[in-house]
Amino acid sequence: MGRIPCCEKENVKRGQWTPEEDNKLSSYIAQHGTRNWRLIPKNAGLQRCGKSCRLRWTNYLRPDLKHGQFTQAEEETIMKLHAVLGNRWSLIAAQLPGRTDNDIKNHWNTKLKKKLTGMGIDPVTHKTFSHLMAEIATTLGPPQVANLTEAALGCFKDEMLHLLTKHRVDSQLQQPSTSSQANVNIANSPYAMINSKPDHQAAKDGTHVDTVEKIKLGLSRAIQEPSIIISNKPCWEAPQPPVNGFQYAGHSSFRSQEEGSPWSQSKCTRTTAGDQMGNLKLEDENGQESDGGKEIRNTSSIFNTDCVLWDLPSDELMNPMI
DNA sequence: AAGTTCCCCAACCGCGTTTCA
DNA sequence: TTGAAACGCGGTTGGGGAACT
Repeated sequence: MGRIPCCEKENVKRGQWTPEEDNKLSSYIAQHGTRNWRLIPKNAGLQRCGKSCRLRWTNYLRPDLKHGQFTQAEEETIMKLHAVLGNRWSLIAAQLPGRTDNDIKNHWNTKLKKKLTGMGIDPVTHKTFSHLMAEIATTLGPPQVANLTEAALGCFKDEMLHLLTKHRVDSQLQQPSTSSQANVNIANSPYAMINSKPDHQAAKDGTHVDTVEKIKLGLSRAIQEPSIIISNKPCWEAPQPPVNGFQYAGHSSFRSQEEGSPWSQSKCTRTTAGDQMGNLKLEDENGQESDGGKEIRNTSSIFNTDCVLWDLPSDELMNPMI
């Protein structure tokens, strides 16, 4: 009963693919297509697992793939989609022609997360760190609030020290704060001090300790004085100049606090293999699936609702290729 | 120039769902 | 109907090159 195994594990080659292997796989698929991954390595004369062949094809060999650097427009799209979809890379990739989920995941983990952190924005929630501090503080009783600064510092200090010692923050952040920057609270946030001293100099002269103390102080202020959080919307809700080369567009799915985050009000839940179809389930606050419990069978339907989730033109979000 | 550390990304791993004998 | 394998996804790892000391 059941299927036969996809490959004999002992005779399977692993690791980097050679150009010859790539040629064999590409030419075989060009002739026969990708119908059965279990048979492809055997028929193509490859000592590879079918799964390995599939990954190599989808992530590297497919002729419609882009291999160059991500454009600023692509990065902005990734950030906007990530704010709504989270780490659902296949869904995000479906909106970026020629990019794979692996590509986007790697780019997010190596570049975009750091850029956001450097801007004082939590890459998970896409809100400013100080806003998060204030939100947490409002949910805790006074004794707990007293300990929050230390806890928060523990969470963020590694990342901050990394930025302080390794990365120069973009000069746009270093310029004197403008009124619009005040809206996003970057200038007021403890992370604004990233720019107070050249990173390498700070690392050399041992001012880390002083900097950590300043971060502590800034976090304390954010907690004790939530009023300094001018907007309780995520950073891109308020108008702002480009920061580090990015400019978030308005984002109407994230509304004010009383409306809650998109995850509490309209949660996207994974349907695993259904994801290949771009499926999402929308749930209300009671965990009930909206839309009569029907799955949305295509990502595009998400973007075609009357409720505009973001202000990208809908045609930019459609990728018929994938 | 040599050694060390950091960073990127291709490839692998493990899990949940779907397929099919 | 059953259960093993295929499939597809997100998370993680490690090799190799770049940057730094």
